This record gives sequence, C-alpha cells and structure tokens, in this order.
Amino acid sequence: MDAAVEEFIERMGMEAQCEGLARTAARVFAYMVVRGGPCSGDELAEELEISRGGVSMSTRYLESRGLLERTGLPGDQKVYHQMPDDPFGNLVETSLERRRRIRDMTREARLALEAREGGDGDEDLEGAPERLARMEAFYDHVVARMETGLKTWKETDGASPGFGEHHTERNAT
Amino acid sequence: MDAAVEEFIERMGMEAQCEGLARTAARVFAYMVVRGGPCSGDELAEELEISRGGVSMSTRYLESRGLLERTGLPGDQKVYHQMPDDPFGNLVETSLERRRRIRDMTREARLALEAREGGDGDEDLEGAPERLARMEAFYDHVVARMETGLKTWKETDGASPGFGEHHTERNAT
DNA sequence: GACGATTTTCAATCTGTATTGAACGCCATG
DNA sequence: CATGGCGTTCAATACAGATTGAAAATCGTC
Repeated sequence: MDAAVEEFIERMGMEAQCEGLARTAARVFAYMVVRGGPCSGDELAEELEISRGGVSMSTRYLESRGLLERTGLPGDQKVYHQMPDDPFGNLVETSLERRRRIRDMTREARLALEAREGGDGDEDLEGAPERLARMEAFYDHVVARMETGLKTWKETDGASPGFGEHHTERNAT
Repeated sequence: MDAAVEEFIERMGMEAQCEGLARTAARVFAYMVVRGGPCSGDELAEELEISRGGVSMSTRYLESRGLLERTGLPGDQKVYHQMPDDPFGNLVETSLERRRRIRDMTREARLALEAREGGDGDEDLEGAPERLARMEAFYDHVVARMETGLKTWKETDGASPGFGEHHTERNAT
C-alpha cells in the first residue's frame, strides 16, 4: 500500500477519537475513504492487519453510525463494504448528540438547583444557577451551529460528485 | 453535596470525553462550574473523592487548556482554583485544533497521491484524490464554522455576567 | 438438507491510560 | 535554618476498552 495512504490511515486512527471512533474503526473508515468502492472483509483484514473478528466489529459499528454500508457483488457470496452517500454528514451526528446530552443535563442540574427552597441552603452554591445557565447557553449555541452547519454541508455536498457511484465491475453474467 | 449536582458531575465525567477531557478532569471542571469561586485542592479532593495527586494532575491540565485558573487568598498560603473568564470558549479550541489536524493530513494524503505519476499505479486508488478532497472540504467547512461560531460566542458571552467576579471574601485585615 | 464458505459472537487477553499514594521539593514562617 | 503545610512527581497499580481467535451461527448452493 502507498506510504502516504498508510500514514493517513494511521494518523486518522490516532486523531479520530475526537469523532468518537475507536482506533481500529477509524482506520477502517480512513481506508474506505481512500478505497471508496466495494471491499471485502478479508481485504480489510489483510490491508490493515487486523483480525477478521475486528473487521466484523468495526464494520458493524461504522454501519450503525452511517459511515459505511454493505453490498453484495453478483456471483459472489461475500459481503462487500463501501462508503455511503454522505459519510461525513453522518460523522457529525454523534458529536451533535453528545453535545445535546451535555446541554440537557446542564439544564436539568440548573432547574433542580433553582427548584430548591429560595434561600440558598449551601452558600457555596451562590451563583451556581447562573453559571450553569451560561454553560447551557454555550452548548445551545454549539448545538444550533452544528445543526445549521450540517444542513449547509448537505446542500453544498449534494452538488458534488459524491461517493454515490461505485465502479462495481459486475463480474457475472 | 446536592444530589442533582452530584449527578451533573458524574454524567459530565462520562460525556466530556468528546471534549477531550479525561473523566477526572471533566468531573473537576463540572464541579468548578457549579462552585465557581476560589476552591482549594483539598476541597476538590474531598468533594470529588479523588486523591490529592489526581487533583494536582487535573487542575494542572485544565489550566493548560484555559479551563481553570489559580489564585491565592490573602492570609492563606494555599493555592485556590477558580473558573477563568471564558472557560467554554477555550473548551472548543482543542476540538478545533484536532479537526484542523485531520483536515491537514487529509490534504497531505491527497497531494501525495496526486503527485504520483499520472497513470494510477494501483487501480484500486481510482477516485481516491476526489474522495480525499471531499473529506478535506468537509473538515474545512467544520473548521470554518467552528471558528466563526467561537467568535460569535465570545461576542454574546462578553455581554453576559460571566465568571469574572468571584466573591473572594478577603478574610484578611 | 448437508456442505463449504463467510461472517458473527464472545470469553480471554492484551494494551494504553487513569489513578493512587508515598516520597520529594518548595515556600513561608518563627 | 529548622519546621510545618502544601503542591507536585512518578513508579506501581487498577481499570476500561480494544483486540484476538476459535467456536458457533448464517447463508447460499448443489
């Protein structure tokens, strides 16, 4: 495999934790970005030097996040993997969901604090509702921006060539 | 400690990995959002039930990311911790940096691939530059939006009360 | 419906990272 | 300049989660 590609895959394996991807899954994803087209599990295992079980785990997980999809090739009972139409848009969904959760639990904490008897029982909590409200506002801002950002991406991306057509050299007939 | 606060802290400890925070550091951060004001290391260790060493590690790390700052109290040689002016803005910087790195390494991989002799040596790499370019465009989009989002946050946040004034009850004189 | 090929599952293991706790260093004070 | 109080460091440990490999399930085919 090309050295530049290899480095890309390995580095992606290290960095993509911020997207909530385990190292192996990230490497599979990176490889599939380069590879694009239908690719068997054996191929992945061999190219990335991971066990067949690991391939199964990773591909299944990537699918569940819409970062990979499976297909078949006529005249071949193997399962093949390929990039879905918009893998990157789907990549955001998870981070977005996490941030929504953080925002929600911040709000819950604030509401619980505000609901307590008016006089602050614990004086150390002075101003806590305000601080939580600020954190909530922050994550509201982040979530809102991620949502609109996702939308604009989908619009501009729809125009681009995309991963849609895979040169599925139908080797049957 | 208030049950709602405790839950907030624990849940934050679980979720904040997406912000690149270790569990303990995230718990300290969450506690400090609630607590706000000057807080000694001993207090953190006791409230969060972590070792004194762990407190030192976490606070040091949070400081390095601008999520916490230290201060002293007159008539007290202990080190106190408090929230900086804009902890949340600083929270984004790291995710932003990570995404920049992913974008850059994607570009590098693409350039390396394009630089190779015109005729694709490996036919499996057909379309790879285009796919990498799309990933690059995605991260460009993400990075750009995060940058402007950070700016707008700082503008709106500057108007809010903020963490600025801590009721540092000067217990001297 | 049995066979061969392929994928999935899962218990055991491995690995990286978080956490502890005791030793050390530092500083202010008397 | 010795002492006490804190903060930091770091080697040892604990732990969570990733990875493997072999057994089991699945699927298509004859």
